[in-house]
Amino acid sequence: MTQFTSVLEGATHWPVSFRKGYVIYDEDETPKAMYRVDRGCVRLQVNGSDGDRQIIAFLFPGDVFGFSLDRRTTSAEAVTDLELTRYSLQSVLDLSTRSREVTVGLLNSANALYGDLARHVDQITHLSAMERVLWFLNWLMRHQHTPKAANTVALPMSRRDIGDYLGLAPETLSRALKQLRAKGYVTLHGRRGFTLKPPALAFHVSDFSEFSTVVSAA
Amino acid sequence: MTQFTSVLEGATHWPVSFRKGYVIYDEDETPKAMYRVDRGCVRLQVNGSDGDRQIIAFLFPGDVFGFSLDRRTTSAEAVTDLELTRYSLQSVLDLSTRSREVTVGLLNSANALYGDLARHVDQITHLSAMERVLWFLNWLMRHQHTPKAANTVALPMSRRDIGDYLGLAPETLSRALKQLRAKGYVTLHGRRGFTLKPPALAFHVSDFSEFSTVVSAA
DNA sequence: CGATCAATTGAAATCGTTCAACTGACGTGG
DNA sequence: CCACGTCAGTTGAACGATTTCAATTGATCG
Repeated sequence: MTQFTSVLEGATHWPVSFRKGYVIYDEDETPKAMYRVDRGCVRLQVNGSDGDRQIIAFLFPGDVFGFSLDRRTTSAEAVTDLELTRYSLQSVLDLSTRSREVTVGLLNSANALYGDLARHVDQITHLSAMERVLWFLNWLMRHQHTPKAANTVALPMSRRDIGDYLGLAPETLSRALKQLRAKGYVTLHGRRGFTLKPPALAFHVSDFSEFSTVVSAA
Repeated sequence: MTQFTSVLEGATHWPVSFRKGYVIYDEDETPKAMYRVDRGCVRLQVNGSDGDRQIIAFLFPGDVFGFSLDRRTTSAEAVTDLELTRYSLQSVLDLSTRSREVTVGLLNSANALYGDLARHVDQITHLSAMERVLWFLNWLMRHQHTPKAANTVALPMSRRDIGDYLGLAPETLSRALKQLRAKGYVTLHGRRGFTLKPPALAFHVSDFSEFSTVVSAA
């Protein structure tokens, strides 16, 4: 991914900034550009007609997104104030005809996103509320590129955002967090930061069946 | 998308057959080929360690899948006996350096599949069991390329497969079908066929009625 | 035509949602 | 710099949908 970004320097690009809540692009639009996150957090989402929302992915500095040619299939919004690099899609395509590296990079990125989303579906349907939250916090910790202290991570998105990502009502998320706090798995710092404790760090989806047993027993 | 398949004729390819249940490729394998479905039905899935399974997509004749360069992120299995066309990944990549059409086709396929999966997540988290089943049956009807009679469609996959696709227990699926039958929305023909009645045909969730032609790359 | 296993049905339990009320974190203005 | 107001977030209680476990049916295949 990082290599890929450096290869993209050959394409036309320039920096852009957006404020929290800004809609970078919407579903069904015709794409003209793709982006790399330089600072802040972006969410990709599908919007239901009735206000329901499914967040598909959270993106952080270094992540590249929006490389669709035909039509946007998701929308992208600014979770926080943003600094992005905007690449002209046309120039990236031109570049890819000359550089196999770019083509391979684009396809690998697409495939990686697909794999992540496939696993996301799996988690949502097979894990309990608390397991999903723990999975999310672990994932977030590994992806945050600006750790404050050991295992302490910023939580840039709202509870509603997290709920819409995990397929949980905000109330359920709140209760799950409460239990995790009570168990000593996590410490919250205000509303926008947390620390994962050792037992939570040991979390792997595979050996997680034991976890739920432990919790229900206690 | 059909154009895309014809462009692929320039790559090295040959026909292959698999029997029901065959694992075409598994997660984490290094990809060597991609495929087009000529006859039968394929499922893409993520396998949990404990036997849990999430089916990501069902593929039918005309659909292209298995396009990843780095590592498989899902596995592919034969729902029915299959006839596929197998394309050497190497030759497709070579072709793409000479033909922008191939590159664009691959990227569009990947993007279409991503959009489909994004909507799939949305459906699973926001629709009730009965809505999901109705959505699935409608989708299936539009994708089956071998209609027997008006609105009558083959149901090539097992109940368990459908459940694993929709995120429902087989029992829940069974009960949902029972209700749909009672309401006169659907008629089942044995275990492997069904007819959608007018009220079910009217079922329409605004934001995913559009993508009837799905070409897949994973 | 019978055996077998997928599919269905029933009943009870579980988990998450919903609706409603409350709390407190955070930003704003004095 | 502190007090205040606001709204995100939390808590409580009842409800409801889906799951789970167990038993039965019946479609399909040899």
